[in-house]
Amino acid sequence: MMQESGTETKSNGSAIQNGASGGNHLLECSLREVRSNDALQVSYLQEKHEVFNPPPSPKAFVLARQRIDCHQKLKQVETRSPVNPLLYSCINKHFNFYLLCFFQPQQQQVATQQLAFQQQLLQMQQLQQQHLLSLQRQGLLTIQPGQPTLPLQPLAQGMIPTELQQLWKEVTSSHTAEEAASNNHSSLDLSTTCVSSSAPSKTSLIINPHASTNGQLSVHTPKRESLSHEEHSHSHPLYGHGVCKWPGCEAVCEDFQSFLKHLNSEHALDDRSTAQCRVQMQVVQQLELQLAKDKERLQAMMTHLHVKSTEPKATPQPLNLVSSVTLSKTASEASPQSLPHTPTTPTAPITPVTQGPSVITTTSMHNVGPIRRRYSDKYNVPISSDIAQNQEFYKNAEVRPPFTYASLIRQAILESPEKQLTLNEIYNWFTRMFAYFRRNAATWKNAVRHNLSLHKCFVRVENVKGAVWTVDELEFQKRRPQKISGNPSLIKNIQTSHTYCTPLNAALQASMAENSIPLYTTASMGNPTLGNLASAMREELNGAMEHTNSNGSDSSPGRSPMQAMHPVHVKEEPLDPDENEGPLSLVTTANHSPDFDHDRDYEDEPVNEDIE
DNA sequence: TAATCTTTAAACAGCC
DNA sequence: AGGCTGTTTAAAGATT
Repeated sequence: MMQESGTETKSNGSAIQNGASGGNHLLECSLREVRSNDALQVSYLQEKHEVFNPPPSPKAFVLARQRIDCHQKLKQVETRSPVNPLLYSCINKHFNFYLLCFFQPQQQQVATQQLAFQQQLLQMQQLQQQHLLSLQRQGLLTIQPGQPTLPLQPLAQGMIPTELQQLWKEVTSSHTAEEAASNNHSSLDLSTTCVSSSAPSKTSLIINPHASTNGQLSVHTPKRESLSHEEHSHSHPLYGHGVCKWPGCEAVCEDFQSFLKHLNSEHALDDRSTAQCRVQMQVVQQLELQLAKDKERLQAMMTHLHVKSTEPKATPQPLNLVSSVTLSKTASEASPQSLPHTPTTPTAPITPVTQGPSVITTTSMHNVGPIRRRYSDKYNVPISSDIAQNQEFYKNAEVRPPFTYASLIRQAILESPEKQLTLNEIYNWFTRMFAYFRRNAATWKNAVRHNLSLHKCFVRVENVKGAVWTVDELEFQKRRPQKISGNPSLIKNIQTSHTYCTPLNAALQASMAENSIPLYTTASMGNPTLGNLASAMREELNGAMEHTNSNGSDSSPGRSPMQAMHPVHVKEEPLDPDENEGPLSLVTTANHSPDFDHDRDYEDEPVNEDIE
């Protein structure tokens, strides 16, 4: 959406070559605001420029410079987010206000034309943003980290236009042109003031660094002035770093004494100060409103998660991904509807959208449930898909993978080129793939050995160098029925969840943009981002869907990457040996010793184990 | 509630 | 002797 302003200016050079009058400065500045390459818009602007061609005047020039400064500051903001239409609206209203205050009628005409021009620009930008917003909501456009975000929040939760209009009616009605003409404040910083009255929070904080650093959200009161200088010099909210912090002032005051003089003389109790106070009050009000909303949202989230995750045991460290069964399920259920809206009913159940997608959610990062719970068995989550998609996460975060030792061992073996690993190589795979297994080695290594010996599906093969372990896929499949393939309701649920994923992704991102949550990268955090989580959720569900729908297709994308990479070693076998059906079953044949150890008595072992 | 599965811990044996 | 590998048993918790 956003284009470099330099190229815009260059491309429109012919349109602004008429000189350096104030009007042309304005136009050039305005042209820069157009963030589209649309030739129609360019020609439109050129046409407008020729129509206007306003005569220069000193005051108009001053005004123009102010607006240019204002726009330049806006551009700094736009590097993070596109121009907020509300902001422009606010600027224009300020513009009207100061027009009335400081300029004669014939001078106002010039600026009024510029205002109309600004409004045209504003309309175009609003259309652009609406279009982008529409695309985003349809899932056709995804905002990437580092990409400027749409200014959804200021529009949605900031001061609504009617409120602003009412406010500025009050403000402007208290001023007459005569009063303003006698008031020598033409150097007032429009940018600071106008932003202060626009949508609160980050926008105003960015544009007015003084206000942000000092928390300038207070109003001037005579009572404060009566305090001692000592108190003031350290704490007066309107004075800091030798500068008057009155919104839009920034006058340099060498000491606190001169600041007080300045305060009494320049910001005395008059209509202008009163109006600015009202604006500031609105800002504070909006910020408080926003804070209250976010607090409520946070409370609802915490309440929701607490209720859903009240398990008898909770281990804070290390994180246990198996607990994400419950948590990710609840999060997934809540997300599609609760995220875009204020969660007034956080615990209201929604259609179960997942059957255990391997989604690592933020809830699972902060809420740890019971130690041992696996979803690979009952939810038929493809382990290879999960590991592949959350590989970075598993490698960096000490979370227990939600799969049994048997499944992990099998995965390790199947990932190897020869489909066989020594015990030590299995160990290495565990530690390489999972940060969780880089501690308590004695425990889990013992478990690995125990599983290798216990499960019939793991076959020890004597090698020249020693012994290696292979997987008897047939035995492995025996251990677990393919419940999902024959369960229409299960498939339906997954499909339902799949449809939620796109809006969920958008909702997550919108939520992040809305709350100014920075997009941490996996590399920097070692944990997946919310966006990645949403993406992972979608991919996981895609994988589940593909897996569900594949049912034996050799080219099924639901197959594990490893399986896809080694078609020679993989052949399709009936899922259930007893029924000679079940196309999901895959049997490895590479380097498989024919002498399976069938001595171990597992024949009566119930059929229940992880597969893909 | 019972059966089953998984994990954890531990003992033990064989080998290097 | 000590470490590694492999087997087996038992108990507890989780799951079905």
